[in-house]
Amino acid sequence: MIAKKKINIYDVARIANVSTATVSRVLNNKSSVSPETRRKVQEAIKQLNYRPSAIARGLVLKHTKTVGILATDITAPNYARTACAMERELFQIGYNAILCNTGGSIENNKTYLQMLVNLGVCGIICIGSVFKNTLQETLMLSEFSHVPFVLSHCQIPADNTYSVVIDEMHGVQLCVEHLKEKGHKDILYVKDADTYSGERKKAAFKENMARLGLPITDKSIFNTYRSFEGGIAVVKEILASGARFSAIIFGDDITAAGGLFALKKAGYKVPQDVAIIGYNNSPSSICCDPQLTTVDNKTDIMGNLSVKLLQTVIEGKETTRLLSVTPELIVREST
Amino acid sequence: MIAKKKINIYDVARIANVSTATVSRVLNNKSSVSPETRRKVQEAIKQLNYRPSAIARGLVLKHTKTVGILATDITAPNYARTACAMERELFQIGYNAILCNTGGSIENNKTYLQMLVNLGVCGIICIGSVFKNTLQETLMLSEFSHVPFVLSHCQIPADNTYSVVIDEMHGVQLCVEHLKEKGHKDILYVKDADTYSGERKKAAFKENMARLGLPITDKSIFNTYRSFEGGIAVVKEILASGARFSAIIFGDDITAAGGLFALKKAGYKVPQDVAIIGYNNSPSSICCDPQLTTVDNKTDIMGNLSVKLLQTVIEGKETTRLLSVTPELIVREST
DNA sequence: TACTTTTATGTAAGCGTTTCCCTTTACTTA
DNA sequence: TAAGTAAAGGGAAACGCTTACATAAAAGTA
Repeated sequence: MIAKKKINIYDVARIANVSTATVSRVLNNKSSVSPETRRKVQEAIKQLNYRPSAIARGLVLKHTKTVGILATDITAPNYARTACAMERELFQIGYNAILCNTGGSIENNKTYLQMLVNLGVCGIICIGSVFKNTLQETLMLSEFSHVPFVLSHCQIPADNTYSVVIDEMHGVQLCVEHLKEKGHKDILYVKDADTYSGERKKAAFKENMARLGLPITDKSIFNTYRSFEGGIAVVKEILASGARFSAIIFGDDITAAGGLFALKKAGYKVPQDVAIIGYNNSPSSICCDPQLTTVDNKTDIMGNLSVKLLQTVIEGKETTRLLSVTPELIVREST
Repeated sequence: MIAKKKINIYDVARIANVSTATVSRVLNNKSSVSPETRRKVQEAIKQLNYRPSAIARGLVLKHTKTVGILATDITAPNYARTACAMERELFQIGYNAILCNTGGSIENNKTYLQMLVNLGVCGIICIGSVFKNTLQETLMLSEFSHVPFVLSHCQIPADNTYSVVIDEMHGVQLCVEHLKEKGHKDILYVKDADTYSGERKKAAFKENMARLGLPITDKSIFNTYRSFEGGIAVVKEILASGARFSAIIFGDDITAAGGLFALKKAGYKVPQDVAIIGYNNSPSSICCDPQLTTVDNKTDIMGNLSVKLLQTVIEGKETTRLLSVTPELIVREST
C-alpha cells in the first residue's frame, strides 16, 4: 500500500489558480464559468488525476447518487435478472446501485434497510417479498417511509407504497387456458413459495379454474418448497393422494423440473400422459426433456419499470402507485 | 414525503447534556466514559431514534465500512452464489457490500471501479475476469492499486495482486480421469468462454490428456459461446467435423445441456453412445435427462476465502498472494 | 455619461462525524 | 500534605465538498 495523499479540490484550485468554488462549478457543469477558466480547471484536474470524493459530496448534498436494491435471493435467476436490468437502467440515468442480498430474514432486512438509509441512498427498491410476514412488512417499511422506495415483484396492503408487479392473474390464466385448449380438465397446481406472488398465483389458479368451469377439489392444490427435491416430493405426494390429474402447473421451473423427473421415474410420459407447466422461464426450463412450457415474467421490463417508477417518486412527481406488467406464456414441449 | 429533520449528534448531545465528543465516544465504544454518562447518552439516542450518518463518518474516517464486489455477470449461477457467500461473510465481519454488475465491458468496469473508490470502499473484490484483455486488466488495476483488492475466479500476471481461484487443473483432471476409468479414449473439450478460467481449463485439458496418454488432435478442442444454443451449435460442428469421440467435456453446464439436446436429437444415446460432463454444478445440470455429471467449484468456499483474504490485505498483514480451492466431481447419469 | 444589469469569480459557512488536545476532578503515594 | 497520575469529558479543528452571498468587472441602456 503506497501511502498516496488523496488530492482534493483545494489542490486543483491551487494549480488552476482559481477558487474551490470555481472548480466545483466546472465539476458540476454549472453556468457562468468562462471558457478560458473552465479549460484551465479541466487541465488541472487531468494533470492531478483528481476525482471528487463522493462521500464529501454526499455529506453536503445529503445524498449520494445511489439507490439501494434489496433482494431476497439473488440466486434465483428471476430476481438476478431483474436486479441486473435495474442496475443497467440506474446506471443509465446516472445512479449507482447498491445491491443487497438479504436472504429474507427480518433482522437482516432491517439492518440492510438501515444501512442503506445511513449511506444516504436516494431511494430503495425491494425485489421480492422482503419480509415473510406482511404485517411486519408494512410496519417495517413505514419506519423508513421518508426515503422513496418501490416494491418489485411484490405488493403490500398499505397505501403509501409504490409497486410494480407481474400480473400473476394473467400468467396463470394463460396456463389454464392453454391447458384447457389442449383438452385437459383435471389440472393441479403446486404452490412452492410462501411469498406474495406464491399466494397470488394460487388464488389466480382457483379463480381461473372456476371461471372456465373446470373442476377444483381439495386435491387440486398441493404445497411444497421451491427446489428440485421439492418437486420430486410433491409429485410423490400427488401420486399417493390418488388425485385425478392430466396436467400440473408448478410455481417455478426448478420445482417443475423435479416434478418432471419424478413423473418420468414413475412411468408417466410427458406430455402424453400428463402435461407440465413451469414458471419464470429460467435457464433450467430449457434443459429439461421435454423442454418445459413456462411463463416468462419479463424481468427486464420489471426492472426498467421499477427504476422509472422510483425515479418519479424521487422527483416528487405524481404517479400511479401500481404498475402491472403482463407475462407471456412460452409454449414448449411439455404440454 | 414528510419533511423529517434528520437528527444529528448535536441533538443527542443536547438531550443527554454532554458534548458531541462524548456521544461519539459512546457510539464507538471508546473507553473513558462513565457508566452513568453512557447510560444517559444511550437513552437520548433511543429517545430520538438517532442513527449516525455513515456519510459524515466516512468523510472523517476516509472510508465507509463497505467493500465493493465487482461481478462480470451476476446472472451466472456460479457467480451469483459466490457473490452471495461473500456478502454473507462480509456482513458477518461488519462490512457492507456493494455489488456491481459490470457486464464485462471495459468502460463499465472502469466507471464502476472509480465509483467504488469515490464511495470510499475499504476494498474491492472482482468476481470473474473483469476485463476481457489481460493486459488491459493489469493496467487498469494498477491504476487503482492503492485500494486493497482481490481477484476471485481469476488471476492475472501481475505480482501486486491477490487472488483466490479454483484449481481448474484439478477439476479437469478429475473429469479426464473419470472418463478414462469409464473406458473412454476419444475425449473432446468444448471451450465456451474467453475468460481466465476458460483458458485455464483448456490448458488443463491438454495437459491431462497428454499425461494419461490419451490422444489429442486438432479435432480435440472446439470453441463456442456459453449458452444452450452455443451447445447445440458446437455439437453440430463436432458432428460435421468427423471427429472421433466417445465423450465430451463442456466448459459449463448450460452449454453441456445444449450439447446434450443436440446429441439426443441426432440419435445418440447418453451416456451409452457418448458421455458428457458439464461444469459448475448449476441448477440446470440436475434438470437434464440424463442428469449431468459436473464439477462443483465450491462457490461458498471461494466467497468466504476471498473475503478472508481481502480482510488480511486491508489489515495490512502479510499473506499468501494466491489461494487455490479444490473442486469436486459430481458424478451423475451422463457418464 | 451615469445608471442598471449581467457575468465571472471569490469568501466562507455549513454538512455530521471523529479525534486531538486541553482542563478539571479524583485518587495515589511518598 | 504536596506532587503526580489517571479518568472523564469538553472545545474545536478537520474531513472534502457545495453554495449563498458578496464583489468586481464588463456590458447594456437611456
